[in-house]
Amino acid sequence: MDDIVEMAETLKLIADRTRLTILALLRERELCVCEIVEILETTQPNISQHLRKLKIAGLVSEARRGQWVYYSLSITKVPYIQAVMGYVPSIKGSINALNLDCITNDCCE
Amino acid sequence: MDDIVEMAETLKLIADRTRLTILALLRERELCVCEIVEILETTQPNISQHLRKLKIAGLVSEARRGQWVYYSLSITKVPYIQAVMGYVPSIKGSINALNLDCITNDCCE
DNA sequence: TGACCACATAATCAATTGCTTATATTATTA
DNA sequence: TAATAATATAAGCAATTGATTATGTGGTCA
Repeated sequence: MDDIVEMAETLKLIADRTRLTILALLRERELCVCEIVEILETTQPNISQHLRKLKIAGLVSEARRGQWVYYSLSITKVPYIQAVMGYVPSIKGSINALNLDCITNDCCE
Repeated sequence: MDDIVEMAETLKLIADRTRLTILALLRERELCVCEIVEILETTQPNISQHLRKLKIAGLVSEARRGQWVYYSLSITKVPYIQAVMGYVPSIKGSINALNLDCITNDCCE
C-alpha cells in the first residue's frame, strides 16, 4: 500500500493549477524563470518555489546559462505523470504572446 | 487556460492517499462504506466524506441496497483519471483479507 | 570593483484540507 | 413502535499549502 501513498504524493505536484500550467508550458519548450513569471502573471518567488518542488521530484531539470536558469521537462521516468500530461490541453498561445511582448519588454534577451 | 485549472482540481481528488486507495479498492469490486472503513482502518465519517467528494466529481456512483450503500467506480468519463488508475498497483490482497475477517466479524452480511 | 539583473531562500500569513467527535438520517427488525 | 445498524452531515481543530514580502546569492558588465 506504500506505493499508492507515494503515488498520491507525486500526484499532488500536478494537482495544482500553477504547477500543472508550468509543466504544460515546458512541454512546448524550455523556459527561464522570468518567462514563466510573465506568462502566469505572478511573482518570481512564487514560481521559483513551485519549480523547486518539481525539481526535487525530478519532473523538471534546470540548466544555468549566464544569468538565466532554464527549466525543461523530465517526466519520462514517471509514466503516470507522462500519461496525464498527454491530456493537458496545449497553451502554445501563451508562449507566442510572450514572444511578442518580449520585443517591447526586452525580457530575457 | 481554464481547462488546466479544472484539470488540476480534478487531479486533487486522486492526489490523496485515502481517496486514491479507495479508487484502487473499487477497481477490484464494489464495496460498501463499512468495508472500506475496515480495510483502511479509519473512521466511518472520514470515509463517507471522501466518498462524497469522489461522488460529486462523478468518479464513483452509489447504489443503496437495504441498509448498505455500495460504491463503485465510474471513471470512464474522465480519461486522464482512467489513465492514472492504470498505473495504480493492485491491492487485491486487502480485499481478500477483509473477506476472511468478515467471517468472524460478521461485517456487512 | 560596484551596480545591476535573474533567481533562490526565508519568514509570514490566510486559506484549504483531512481528520476527529458529535449528531442527524434512513432502513431493518424485534 | 422502539431499538439498532449503516451511513450522512456538521462542527471543530491541527496541519499543510500557496502566496506575498523581504532578503540573500551568483552571474554580468561598465
